[in-house]
Amino acid sequence: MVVAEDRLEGGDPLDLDRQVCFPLYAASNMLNRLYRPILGDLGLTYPQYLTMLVLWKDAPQTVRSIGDMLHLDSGTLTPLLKRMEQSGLISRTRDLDDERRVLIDLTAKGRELRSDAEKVPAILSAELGIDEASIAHLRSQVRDLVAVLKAHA
Amino acid sequence: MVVAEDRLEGGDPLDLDRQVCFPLYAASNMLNRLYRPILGDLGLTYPQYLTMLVLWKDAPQTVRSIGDMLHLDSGTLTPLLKRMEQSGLISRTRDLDDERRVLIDLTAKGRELRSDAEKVPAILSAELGIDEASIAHLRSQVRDLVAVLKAHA
DNA sequence: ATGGGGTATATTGTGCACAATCTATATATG
DNA sequence: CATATATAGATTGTGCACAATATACCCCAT
Repeated sequence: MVVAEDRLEGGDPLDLDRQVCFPLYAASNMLNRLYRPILGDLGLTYPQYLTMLVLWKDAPQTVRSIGDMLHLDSGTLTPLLKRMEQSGLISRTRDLDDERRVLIDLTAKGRELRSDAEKVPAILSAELGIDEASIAHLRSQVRDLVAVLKAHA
Repeated sequence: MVVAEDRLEGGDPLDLDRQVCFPLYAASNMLNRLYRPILGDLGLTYPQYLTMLVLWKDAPQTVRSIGDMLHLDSGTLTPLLKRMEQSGLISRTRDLDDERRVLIDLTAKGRELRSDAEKVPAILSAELGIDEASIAHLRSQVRDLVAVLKAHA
């Protein structure tokens, strides 16, 4: 669907509706708001949920490898992981083979949380009522943008 | 472009690559990182830049109307606007007709900044090297999602 | 006019997100 | 072996983003 503002008809380049970045920024905030109550029931924030997704796929992992997956640095992850350690979902231990590294592993409680978390995507798509096809399409669009952005990082 | 993970072949629903929200979250962070040095030259952060876009289009405005445009609440905007007042770009004055309201207006310095800001979109698209057509396509995709999200806010 | 209900903004507290900087450790190179 | 260089995390400081709450104010119906 292409609306008037999308056409290159010499409008104001600073019009909010002509920015790519703004809808992306707004959508990211709105999704976060939508996730918040659902994840709150599990005792997680959205970045913490993403961290759990990474760990459920493969654990233990270093702080660095988690950051590579999520495109986050240690300044963000260190305090986040300490909070998750406090809430008993993960453990943080120095790697004895390379003492610069900290290994993040799941606790029993962290592993158990997975069965509850598996319901989250379904709850969300039900709440939004978007069909799976348009979700897949949007996802590949945004993923292409991420690929371009990654190249210019 | 549809890749393997997009097909509904019964994979793990918690796989990071199957989430819509994650690429969106990552793209939003990455765009913010990309904007930061460019806007830093103008003395702005990204949300402050968005606020200026709103004000350049129409000023003065209330905190509320700015928040409606950007989907942000007063808890976010109040301190942000105070910082912008400190840096001399805007003024904050109680509306005498309705003392609940605060009117945000541009200062001369704020209006002058516009000519520099007009270069920002060109700098950015040059830096990314994405053609205008795919940007327009992506924009309408994300905007559709925002419309859906807005309906469920 | 007055009291009740809704509105506009501010405040407080928590949790990201990132740049800049620091410390400790590992590894390569002479 | 010694030292230079690079790497892994942690720390500090700034600025969002939001929920929950507080405060002041407008307006309407009695």
